[in-house]
Amino acid sequence: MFEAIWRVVRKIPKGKVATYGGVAQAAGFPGAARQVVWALRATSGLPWHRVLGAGGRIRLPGASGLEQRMKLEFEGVRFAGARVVMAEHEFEFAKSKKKSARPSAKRSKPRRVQHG
DNA sequence: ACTTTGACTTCGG
DNA sequence: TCCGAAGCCAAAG
Repeated sequence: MFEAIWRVVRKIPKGKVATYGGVAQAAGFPGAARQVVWALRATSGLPWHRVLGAGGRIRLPGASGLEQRMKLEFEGVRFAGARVVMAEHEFEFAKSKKKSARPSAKRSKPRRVQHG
């Protein structure tokens, strides 16, 4: 799985960003955004700063978050308030013909059971 | 097999 | 924007 994550994260060009969920999907693990985190934490040498949360929000706490933002701004990424301008910087992963790491059709289950 | 760990995601309020 | 709750996944112990 690491390998898939590296491959995906490493191909994010400078000045572009992606979401955890996006990386997960591009890596072949749709819905496994958390595993992207787990992978990023466990690895080094990746452009981790180009990975954001949904809506272009920085989910890193503390100094790491500030560092991430600085790096992105340094690369030319613009921010709208506390979020990245996804409309301009959201990186679209190329469609790969490689086999998925997991069997699909597992995402059709009904979810979102609201508590309200 | 089970529990814990996570920088997630999405909804309503 | 912030919060709580539930859902989701995969690895490590």
